[in-house]
Parts: sequence; structure tokens; C-alpha cells
Amino acid sequence: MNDKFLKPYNPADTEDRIYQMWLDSGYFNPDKLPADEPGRGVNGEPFSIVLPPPNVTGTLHMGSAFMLALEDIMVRYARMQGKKTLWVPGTDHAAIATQSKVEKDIMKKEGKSRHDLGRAELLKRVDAFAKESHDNIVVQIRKMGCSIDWSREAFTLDEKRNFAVRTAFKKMYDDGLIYRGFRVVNWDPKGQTTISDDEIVYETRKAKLYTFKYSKEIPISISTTRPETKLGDMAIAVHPDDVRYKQYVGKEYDAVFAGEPIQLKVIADISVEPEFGTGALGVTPAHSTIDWEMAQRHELVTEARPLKTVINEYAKMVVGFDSGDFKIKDKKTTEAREAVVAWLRAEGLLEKEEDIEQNISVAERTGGVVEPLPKLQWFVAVNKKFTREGKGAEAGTTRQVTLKELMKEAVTADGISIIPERFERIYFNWIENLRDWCISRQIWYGHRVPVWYRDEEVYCGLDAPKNESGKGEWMQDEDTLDTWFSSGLWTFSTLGWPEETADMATYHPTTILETGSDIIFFWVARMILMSTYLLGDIPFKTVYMHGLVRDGKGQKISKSLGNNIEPLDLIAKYGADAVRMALIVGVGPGNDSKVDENKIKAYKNFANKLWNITRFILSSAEGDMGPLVPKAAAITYDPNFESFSAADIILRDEFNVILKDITSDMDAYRLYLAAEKIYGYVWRRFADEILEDSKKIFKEGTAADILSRKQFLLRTLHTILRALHPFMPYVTEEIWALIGAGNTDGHRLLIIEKWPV
RNA sequence: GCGCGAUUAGCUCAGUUGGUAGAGCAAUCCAUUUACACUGGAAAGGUCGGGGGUUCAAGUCCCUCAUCGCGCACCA
Repeated sequence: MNDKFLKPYNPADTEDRIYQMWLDSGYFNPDKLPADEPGRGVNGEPFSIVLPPPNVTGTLHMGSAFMLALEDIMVRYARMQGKKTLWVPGTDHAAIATQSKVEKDIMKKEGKSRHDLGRAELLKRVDAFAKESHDNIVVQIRKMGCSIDWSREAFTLDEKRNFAVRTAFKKMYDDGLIYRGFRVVNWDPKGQTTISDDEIVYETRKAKLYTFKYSKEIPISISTTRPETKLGDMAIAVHPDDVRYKQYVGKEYDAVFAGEPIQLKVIADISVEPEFGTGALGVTPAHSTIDWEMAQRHELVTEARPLKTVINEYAKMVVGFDSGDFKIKDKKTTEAREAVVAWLRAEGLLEKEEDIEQNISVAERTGGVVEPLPKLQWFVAVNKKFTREGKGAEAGTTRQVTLKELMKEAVTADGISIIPERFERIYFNWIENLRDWCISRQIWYGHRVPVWYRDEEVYCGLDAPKNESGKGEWMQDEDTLDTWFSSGLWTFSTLGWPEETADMATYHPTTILETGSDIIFFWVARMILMSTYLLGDIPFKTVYMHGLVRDGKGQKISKSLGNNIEPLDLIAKYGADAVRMALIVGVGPGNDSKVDENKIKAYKNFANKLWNITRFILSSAEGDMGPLVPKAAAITYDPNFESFSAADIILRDEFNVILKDITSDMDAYRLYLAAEKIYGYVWRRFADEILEDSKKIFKEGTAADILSRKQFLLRTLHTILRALHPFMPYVTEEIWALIGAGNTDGHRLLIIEKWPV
């Protein structure tokens, strides 16, 4: 017996060495799996999964550790089943998140803005930061024990992915699904960029609802929380059935509001809630999405009455009193609001002030209060019909569909199943409410929009058009793309698309996508959109969504709370195996969990328990080897041994039933149950009962019973190691090596051994 | 407003298709020339949020109420 077993199991002395051994074996790369068995290894059925690329904004947190544990368990299980198993690593440039972090750092340290540095210099700084983050992330992924194929690592902003992005953009542009449009978008004054509807978070704040008249001559009072926007009003809207206002519909009024001349037309629109405020509202097409849509419906904006913008990109007023007590122009919206209210009060127009609770829109990444502004931006049209060629039985035919319909079909008809199932309803709900996706961003870090302009001409292509003498120069669009545009391509851009690679043919659609439930819309939905549109195929067959990992008190882990728990610290203290088990056991799909250090400790003890189980079995087997097979210092069972005692046959069958149960849990992605069951068997049944009984047998039993029990214990230990390997890869691989278990059929690493069932 | 989830031992949570409640931690008692004290054994602890229904049988399915949490929409 190896002397190592005389001391407790020490993960710190083991894990890095074992990981290096796996790397040296090449088995993380499916092309390098053994080729000597039919239906296994390189000859196996493909299994593929992409790593949800972590943002290069810093380091991983417990949520990422949870994700890595779940995915590595799935991957190792598949590999042991003999599948040609590929797990693709990568990182996400996370455009706005990364740039704003670096900008903040530079501002803090050097007092310079991105405009002081310029585009090229800022990008250099961001790249350097991203590189550093990337390296930290790689270390963390390795420390977790992830059996991921580093030879295929990708980055959402590298050359190959950029080519995929340009290819995707051009195809959508040519199909008329990407267009440039002028409309009210979500503007983040802090980040100085547009953001999509999904990048907004809502915060409840106390606000004042003001009721007033625009002027003494206008008979209708309106209510608003943002009086400063009223300088841009173009209409007053009432409900068509509201008898109070019916007589005014269609009338037009002129007024000078806070120093700004306005023209108001009274319109009737069903979106107006008669019970709210006075039942009449001021329509501000330039600074409210809803009002913009209302303006479209009623054709409020014409050549004679152009759109009136009163707030700029810095959330400052561009009209209003230029001086005096009520100066408004050039003031921030919040200050301008006070000035407008003061003016209303002075004019005797203010009728009421009420305190209300209001949800305000905040940019998720920067914390800036979103200002709806009219802008010329690039959009993906989700409701526009386009021609799609039929596939399979419908080959040769065409049909008209929208992207929205494709996204829906992927889950209803094309067989993507989402675990837990309730997320399917959430997914459909989101699709119902989906509007065109604003994809252009006014930041520098990201994929540049592949469109060039020359005078009135517009060119979209994979590369810049050639300049011709005598004509103006082609200038590329300044904007970059929403980071999710490139992440949406991830399942196939990582496999080489748009090239027709062997990886594409073998591994796409991927087997499963495992990710956090919070990015179902950002990412999962967009991958489905991109894949069904660009490839005519689903990106994955199953989606497994995990919940949030919270701190010990149940609070969300966030930078502002400073409650981040560093996975590497826990790994150093308890070992990666223990951390993995503690994170996944008993945590069902979609459910939030809490980091519980006691639980991690319990699984560290379990690793040591397994260690001592091995020690007991080895020491019992030694000395009286009988027909046990000693091979190259290994102690292993006789695979042909069949003379089990009646008691051992029962034990063997009992374990087989449990293994079958665990296997069906694994196949249904109930890892959280499978892990608990194997744990329960090993400790409570195998160690506490079977090993204890064995002591009696070894002391008092017949020679046949003793031999049978030794065979059973060793055989079962081998099986336990295989069943436990996906969950606790390090300690199982270490024991496997120390007992020379692989010697039964030539030395093999446990990582490629057969799953027991 | 629409939808979803949760409510199980003192605490944190499992319980997959309905078949008489489990884990970790904590707490109680016992055991140290024991494979393991990173241990073992024993005992204790729950009318599974309330009420109603379906069923031979309900923590599990249906209805309803309550409390907490979340998503979406609204947010003039």
C-alpha cells in the first residue's frame, strides 16, 4: 500500500499535479481520445457543449464556479460513457461592461476621459486589461478541474469570430433584416451609448407627480413626473371615450411653455389610462418610447412640424429660458425640472403635487438613468417576413417567416427543451413582447459595424470597399455592435463557421447549453435567433439553466455589497472536489443557492473518507492476496471471479440498482440528485455498514466468504471511483492511480474509464 | 396588471413519474490501543404554510387563501 494513505488526503498536494496529467494525456481534446475501441473515444457518438464565455471584466465568482462544476460533471460523464466529448472554452469581450470598467479606472488614476486618449489608445488599454482578466479566468477554470479543450479556445472579439460577425451581419443586411432607423432608443448618458431593452434594470424611487396646465388658455390639465420634457410636447392625448375631453379632440393650441413655444394638438388614443392623473397626458415624441409610437400612429411629426428634441446626449436641456430665475437651457434634466416647477408655480399654473413611487430605467452596466432619445441606429427586425428555403421534406420550397417565428418554432417544433420546463413559458413570454433589437453601440470596444459611407452611398460588406479616384473616401460606421450579437453566434462561431469545418459537421447542433437563468433572453434567445436564421438549425438540443449563487445570508453577490467569495480561496482551503460537490448537491435547476462553508467542509471530509475507505480495503487485501491479481504493484480484483457468497451477491445487486438509478438521474440532468445518492451510498451504506460487517467476516468468516468479500470490496471500490469521478475528479483520479486500478486492462486514466452502467 | 417560484427538522435545503418524510450544519448521550476524530454508534427533532378536493394512497395532482421572493408590462 502506498504510504500516502497513512496521512489524510491532501487536495493541495494533488490537484495541480493531476490536472497536468490530464493535460498531458490530451484527453480534453476529443480528437486525442483513444481510438482502440469501437463506439468509444474518437469512434464515439459526439457530445458537445460550449462554455458560456465569462466576461473579461475581472475574475470569476462563485456563480461561475457553480457553472463550471455543473458543466464539467456533464462533460466527464459523457466522456466516460464513451462519447466523443468536446467542451469549448472561451471568453467574452463584453463590450460595454469592459470598456466602462477600463474608462473608470483611467479616469480615477489619470483623470482622463476616453476622448482625451482617442480610439486607438483606449482600445490598447482595454485589450491589455482584457488579456489580464482572461489569464486570471483561465487559471480559475483550471483550478476547478474543468476538462475543457484548450486547443479550441475562442474569444468573442478575435479574428475568426470577427469574420463570423461580419458574415452574419452582411447576410442579415442583404435579407433586409438589419436596417438603419431613426427612432427613440434607450440612451445611457453615463455610458454615452444606446442600449437594448434588455440592458435596462428598473429601480423603484420616490418621485413627484405634478399636475398643471401648459398655459391659462389651454383648458386641459395634465400630469407628469418630468415637467422638463414638456418643452418638447407636440400633443395632448386623451382616451377616446373620455367624456371630459371629447369636445377638445382635434383642436390645436399654441403656448409658450417655460420660454419655449409649443404647438399642441389634442388627440384620442386608447393607450391613455383615463384613471391616471387627470386622464390627459402630454405627448413628448422625442423623449418617450410610448409617445414616439403614439406620434407615429397620429402622424404628429411632419415636415411642417418637425420632431422636437429638448434634451441632448448629456441629459442636458437644449431649449427653455436661457437666463433669469428660471434658467433651463443647458441645465441637467433634474435641475431643469425644478426650474420648470418653480416657473409653473410662479405663473399659477401648478395645480397639484403628489408623492408617488416610480420605476426608473437604469442602464445595467453603468448605472446611468436611461434617457429616451431619438437616434439613427442599427436594428435587427424581428417581425419582418423574409424568405426562407425549406429543409428536409420541404426542400425546394420556400416560405415567409419572421425571426420571432423562428425563435418560437425552435422550442415548440424543433425540439429544444429547456430545463426546468417553466423557463419555456418565460421564454415565450419574452418573445411575445420582443421589439426590434437595437444592435449599434456608441462605444469603441467591440465589433465595428461593417458598413461604409461615401456621400449618399451606403455599402455593407465583409471588407472595406476600395476608394476610387475622383470620388470621395469611404468611411466606416463609427459604431460597434451589441456584445450579444457576437455571443449569439457562439455555438457555431467557435466551431469555425462560416467555414465548413469538420467540427461544424461533427459537433453542431451542440448537445446541451448550460447557463445562468438570468441570461435566458440576452444570450439563449439570441443564440436561437442566430442559429435558426444563419444555419437553419437549432444551436443546442437541451438548455439547462442554473440559478443564482448567493452569499451565506442569501444576498445577491455584488461588488457594491463587497460580499464576493473568491472560489480560489475555498479551493485552496477545501479542495476543488469539495467545492464542486457543495455547490451542486441538492441544488435543482433554476433554483438559487447559498454558499455554505460548512457544506464544503463536509465534502472535504467525504474526500478523506473515500481515501480511508481505500486504505482499509487495501490493508485488508494485503497479506492474504489469494487469487487477487497483483500486477505491477497494483492490488486489484480478479475480473473473472464469480464465486461470490450469497451475502455479497445481494450487496452487488443492491449497488447495481443504485447505479442504474444514478445513471437515469444523470441522463435526465438531475446531477444534484445523482451526486447525493452516490455520496449517501459510499458513506452511509458502503463505509458505515458494509465495511463494518466486513471486519467481522475477515475475523470469523470462512475462507470462501473472506475471499468473496475482498473481491467484492475491491470491485466495488473501483466502481465507486468511476461513478464518483465526474463529481470529484481529483481525489478519484489520484486513488485510481495509487491503487493501479487501470492495470486491469492496461493502464488508463480514470477520466476515460467506462461509466459503471 | 400578467405570469412564475417558494413555504418540509432549530438553521440551510433535497425529495425525479402520487406509495407512509431525507441530507448538511447545530444540539443530546456514548465510544478513543478502531481504515478514517476530516471518526463511529445511539437517541432526539417535522399534524411537509392554512383550508378544501381527487385517489385505495397526496409533501407530490387540482382548487382556494395567506406570507415571502422573482420576471415581464405599466410607470403621463
